[in-house]
Amino acid sequence: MVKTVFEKSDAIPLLAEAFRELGYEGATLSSITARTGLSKGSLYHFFPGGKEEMAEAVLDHVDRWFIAHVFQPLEEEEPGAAIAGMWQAVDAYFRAGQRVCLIGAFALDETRDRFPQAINRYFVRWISALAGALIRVGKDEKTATQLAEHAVLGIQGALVLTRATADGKLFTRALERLAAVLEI
Amino acid sequence: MVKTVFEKSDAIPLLAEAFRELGYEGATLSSITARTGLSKGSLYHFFPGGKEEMAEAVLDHVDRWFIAHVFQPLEEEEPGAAIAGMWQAVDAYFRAGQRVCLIGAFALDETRDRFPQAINRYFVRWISALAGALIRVGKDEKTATQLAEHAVLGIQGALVLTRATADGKLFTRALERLAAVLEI
DNA sequence: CAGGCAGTAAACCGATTGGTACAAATTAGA
DNA sequence: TCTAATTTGTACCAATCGGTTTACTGCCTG
Repeated sequence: MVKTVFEKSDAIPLLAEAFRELGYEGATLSSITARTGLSKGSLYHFFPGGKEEMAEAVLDHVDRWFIAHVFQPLEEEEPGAAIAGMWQAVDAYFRAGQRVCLIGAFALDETRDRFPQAINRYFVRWISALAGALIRVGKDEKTATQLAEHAVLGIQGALVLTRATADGKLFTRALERLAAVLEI
Repeated sequence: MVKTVFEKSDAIPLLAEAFRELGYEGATLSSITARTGLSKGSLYHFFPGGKEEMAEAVLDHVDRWFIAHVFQPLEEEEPGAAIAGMWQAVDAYFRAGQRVCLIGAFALDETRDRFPQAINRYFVRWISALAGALIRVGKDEKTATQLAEHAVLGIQGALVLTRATADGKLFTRALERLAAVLEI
């Protein structure tokens, strides 16, 4: 017998994918139930606050993933290895550009005004974690911040362009170029 | 009693701003009428095809603007001046990052699948026009294409990050950094 | 000055929206 | 195995969705 009973932790990744592909407004309750297989009963059982609470949980889940796999390594581990690991983690996480950044997508429309702190926190921490690693690798503070900003914004832009042009190799190519810029 | 009379060409920029801020799904007919001042009667008089036709007209309008102010100069005018003009036009058009790229925003969610050609065409032409100018300025073809891709994606990413961090100076700063990369 | 037509307002439509209620089913713990 | 708690499907709700229709402006032209 196949397991048909979900718990909250099963629901979040499914919700994440729905919001990622449809956007916050585009993700209607019925499209969410259709693609996750979770009924409204289950959804509102796990997330009494409705769609907004679902999105909050997803945002938090994404944030945690990046903290564990990207931000903390940049902050605590050997900077050279952590930066190399970041490029690898990013390429894997975004599936070579086939997967969009939920938080970046939310930032673009009025969804931003619904979750301003979560969206701001994610990018600010990414940039400062990367800048910190660059400082420890020998850059001066101003250069490091500039380069970190450049890298993070390049990743977001590469995701936009990959979706827009349907060029499957663009993302990985852009990542290599961005990595090269940090080496200078 | 004053009666404000619009024509189609007045409606398009207003619609553009609505779609830009709300996204395609987020822009409901009532939110559109509220912020444009155009009634549904007027809207459906101008765009019998409904919301989709409104978005098509807006997409076309944006494309035309970029052709006239960015793509054609890059393709036809003296490349150095055209590239410098591009940075200026982009900074002005996106209001130093306060304004989002409609086409980039559409590219991120399933709205892309509604207007795939228009979205693809915009970015492909931008990259190839810029690459062409870079070639005429002395770069080899491969480097030129890479740099052009890098610049366009950087602009899109800078818009995402500006919205996300609410850092008003980020966009112009990113533009300067991107311009510097092209100089190498 | 009569008619036509681009533009407007408002009432209206069925479908779908996010959200609720609650009983039935399933689970884990004793 | 009995029970209490968790999880789920379904029917339902008011509000709003995108879209249609109709009646009405005011201006331009014949």
